[in-house]
Amino acid sequence: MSNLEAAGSWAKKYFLASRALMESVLRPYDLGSTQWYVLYLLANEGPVNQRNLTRMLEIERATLSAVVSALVRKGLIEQMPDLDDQRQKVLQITTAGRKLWATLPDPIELIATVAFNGVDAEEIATTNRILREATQRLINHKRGSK
Amino acid sequence: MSNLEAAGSWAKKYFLASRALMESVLRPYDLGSTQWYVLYLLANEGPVNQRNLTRMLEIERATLSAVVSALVRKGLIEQMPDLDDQRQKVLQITTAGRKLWATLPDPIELIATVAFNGVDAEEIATTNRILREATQRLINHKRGSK
DNA sequence: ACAGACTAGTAAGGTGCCTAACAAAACTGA
DNA sequence: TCAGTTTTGTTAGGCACCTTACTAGTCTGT
Repeated sequence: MSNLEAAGSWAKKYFLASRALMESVLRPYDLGSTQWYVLYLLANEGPVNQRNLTRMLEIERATLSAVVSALVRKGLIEQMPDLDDQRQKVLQITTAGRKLWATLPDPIELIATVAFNGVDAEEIATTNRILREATQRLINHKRGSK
Repeated sequence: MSNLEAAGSWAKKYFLASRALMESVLRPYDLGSTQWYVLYLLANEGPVNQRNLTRMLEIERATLSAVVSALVRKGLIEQMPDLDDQRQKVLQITTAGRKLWATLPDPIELIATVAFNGVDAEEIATTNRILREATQRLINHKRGSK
């Protein structure tokens, strides 16, 4: 096994391929993959602080800020000040956003079907566990070297 | 298992964590992860056409074009016209590039060690196979729907 | 020979991810 | 109380990926 494979290059290829499929599904709706997740969460969980969204999505504040401004520009979500803590902003899906959401296909469902339908459940579980543990070790290493 | 996990969200997390570690290693040298791969290939394989590089790296022409121009800007590689085919450009590592390369750590080695050292080899093999097969199904799906 | 198809690289514009630096608000402790 | 710290969101700049559209060579078939 090459070092490259040892380092998990298939995780990268899988990720890129799944993101490509997701984006091809969402392109007609002029939405990116993370924009879809934000809409998903706002449609199903109701208004959320940006701060909490960064935790749900596990991305940086600055990254979310850009995603949010794209969605606001498209008129799909609204940003409102939080009256209790004026630093924070509450995000809410707009009527236009909810209307669009109702017409969207579920790209996650599609990816799960295309990529893993009929695959041995135990092997999928092993794959998820190995990747989860490897990720944890990478994160611990980062913490330790700080 | 949630749909999200079914869709391979751990592949994404693993990829992002490994890229983050790679970039933190390379940051002191002002290099990105794909820039490192290009230097690696040019240092070990000698001069290469950009066209062939896109195949080795499995990225788009336009993507490579940006990576190459960053490396040229930093003076680490050179772009020379191919005399046989004037559309093509041949990439070559410069003296400065070779000098820098000699001082670089191997981030792939580090990632393989941190993420997978001591992990059951068979389970790693299963993970690679499952991801490879899933990736292939995603690519086939894309081809089929074109 | 030459029109039309193909290919290599670039440019422009979009997404998503990051870090670093900043302003404003909120919190904390002496 | 009020200076110092922490938190939230934005901005700026960088990387890596994509698609679409373009130019300039090269190749093909008649």
